[in-house]
Amino acid sequence: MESPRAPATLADVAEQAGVSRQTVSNAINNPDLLRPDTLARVQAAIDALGYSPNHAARQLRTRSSRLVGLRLTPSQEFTANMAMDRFNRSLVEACREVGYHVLLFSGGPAEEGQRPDPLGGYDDLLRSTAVDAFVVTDTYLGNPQTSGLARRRAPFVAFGRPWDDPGARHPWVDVDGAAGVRLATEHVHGLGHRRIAWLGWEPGSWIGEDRRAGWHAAMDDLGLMTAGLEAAVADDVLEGGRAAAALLDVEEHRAPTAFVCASDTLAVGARGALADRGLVPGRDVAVVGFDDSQVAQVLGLTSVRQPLEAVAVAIVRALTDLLSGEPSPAEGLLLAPSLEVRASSGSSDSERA
Amino acid sequence: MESPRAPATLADVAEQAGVSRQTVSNAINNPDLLRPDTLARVQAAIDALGYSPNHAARQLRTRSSRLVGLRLTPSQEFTANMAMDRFNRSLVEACREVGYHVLLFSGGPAEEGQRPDPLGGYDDLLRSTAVDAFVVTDTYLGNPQTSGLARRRAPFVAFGRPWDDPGARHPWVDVDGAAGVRLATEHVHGLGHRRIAWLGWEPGSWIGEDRRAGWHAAMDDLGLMTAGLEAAVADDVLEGGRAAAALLDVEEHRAPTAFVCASDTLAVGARGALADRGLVPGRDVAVVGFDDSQVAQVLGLTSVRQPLEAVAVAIVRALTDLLSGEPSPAEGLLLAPSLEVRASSGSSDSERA
DNA sequence: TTGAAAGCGCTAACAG
DNA sequence: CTGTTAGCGCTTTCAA
Repeated sequence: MESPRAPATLADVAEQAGVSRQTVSNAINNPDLLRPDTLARVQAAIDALGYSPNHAARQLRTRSSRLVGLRLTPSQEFTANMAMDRFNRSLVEACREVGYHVLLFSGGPAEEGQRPDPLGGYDDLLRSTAVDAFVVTDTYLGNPQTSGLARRRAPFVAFGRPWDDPGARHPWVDVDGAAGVRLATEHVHGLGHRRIAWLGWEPGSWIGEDRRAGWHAAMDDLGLMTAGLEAAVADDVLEGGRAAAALLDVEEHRAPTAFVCASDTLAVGARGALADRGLVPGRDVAVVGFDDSQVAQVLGLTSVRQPLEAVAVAIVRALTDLLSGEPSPAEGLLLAPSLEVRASSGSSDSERA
Repeated sequence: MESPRAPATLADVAEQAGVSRQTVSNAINNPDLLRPDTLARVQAAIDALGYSPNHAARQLRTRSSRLVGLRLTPSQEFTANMAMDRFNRSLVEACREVGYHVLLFSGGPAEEGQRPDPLGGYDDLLRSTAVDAFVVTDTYLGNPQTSGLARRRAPFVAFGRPWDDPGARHPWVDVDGAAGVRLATEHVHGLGHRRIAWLGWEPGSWIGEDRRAGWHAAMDDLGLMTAGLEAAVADDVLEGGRAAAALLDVEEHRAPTAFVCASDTLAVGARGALADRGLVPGRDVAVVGFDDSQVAQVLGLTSVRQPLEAVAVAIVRALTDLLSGEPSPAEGLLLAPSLEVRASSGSSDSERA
């Protein structure tokens, strides 16, 4: 159990077990090639010496690092940050199960004034063969780096659809935001709400448009009006509050009785606007957020939750397919989110019209 | 700019530049050994071929992976999670600046019923020489793994004091929680508050005791009474709310006018208790949280903020010292947090007694 | 200042 | 089924 200064090598194990180095290598990589008794002897020597194959040597020989690169994006919105943390954990765990590790890197500081290099950090890792593949997550504003990576023939899987490039042929996994918002909309509809407002982001983000589309489609399918029930603002509590206030401050029979929001941040703003008017979320007016962030959990806010554990597993599967040269069965995979129902959308006891 | 299927090697560069392989190696690792014109020629070849040294080969030769291992803990409390995300980002960035990358790993699933192996995941990485060192972060409940790592002579730096082992001789960096709470206490005192309550965790956590001690010492120094102004509960909104309510529901001249809390979660609970009584945080009663989490930022909650960027930088410095064999200048380093003042502790216009 | 030789620890390919 | 040979790409001697 003592730990030697210099870790044991294959040769040490071979000597200890009285076999050749190659046999030890086989014992590890192709155990079925060995006779059971030889295997047992080698195993015993491995255990006795506490041997683990030297990572660098193996990598050099097999040209595989069993490392997946993941770039940490500088820092997104509050809510997205929290989601990324959950995703990272899931990814590490999913990778572990197939014998991979996650290598974190950053794109370096964004140069003053200019946009950060979309490929910053990727290139070096690629050329030094430090990682086998990448997981690309920051596709929320289009995919500047996926095309670059594809051009370099770098193996990668994206978390996020190639919104701006339907012809992209790389594997990806994404969460169906529209379906999530539809879930939220139908949920409050089931509670009796009919004037269901959408509190969304300013146009221009793919994700934002997708989520809004989910609301709009759900409203259509439910035969509900959407006119005058919509706001688009920056992802900010104050802005969200103001927008919600503006929607509320109309004749009472036209005011929304439910808010479905593009983010938990906006939902918090809506909550505030309600409180200012003496309305109680969940009793008087329903509020639903998006991302099931810490705020949602702490404030009892109903929220759409992305299945990030499943996303990570799917990404790792796509990654292993990719690296084993298999023809990827599906180009892209869209996963459905779920709804975490909390007090902010408590069941209503009376129908509303 | 085209990327070749097989990355360029040292030999390719040497041929292109018309020098020996060794000269190219020197150009990269000891540029001052070369004549300027040779260096320039080699540099040009490197750029032309887009060469980066093969990571595995270099690692095999130099016995250094330039990788730092960081174990992702299963999942802590809400608030700590968010902090860890910020720390991870900072660590990745600090590592990048000294040419290191961060390798994420997990301890594996905790076996049903039994506590997770404190050294889970560490051993393999160590013996396979996959990482040069570790950053150990989950020291919040004592340091089960630091002693094990020390015994194995694994280089590591801890984020967190060796609470339970004053004789530990490994380098560490920590945030002075007591000083943070003192800051908070003095802040509300400066606002005119005199009956300042502590809403803390149940005894048993080192960090919790430390934070509480900060409140107690500050109160003593300010000549304020602490009797009947203290509660200890689990880190949970409901529990925090109940405890705050109990503290508030006494004769008015004995009720606290300020709450200093061990976490943002508890602070949210306190806020709720205030709202139930028609009291407005920041106007009637001050509330201060801890960790400057998303909730604090979104709700306008004054909170103690840990200097995680500085922690990461200090850890990386300690790490490089350690790996370069320098005698670590200081065994441990304690960093002071700051206070993010927000609406929940707005300045009071009238003195309170 | 530059070049030649050796070898880090491992596994792929073949021979026995 | 086991052993031998060769070499992945790099850096560390040591010579020129």
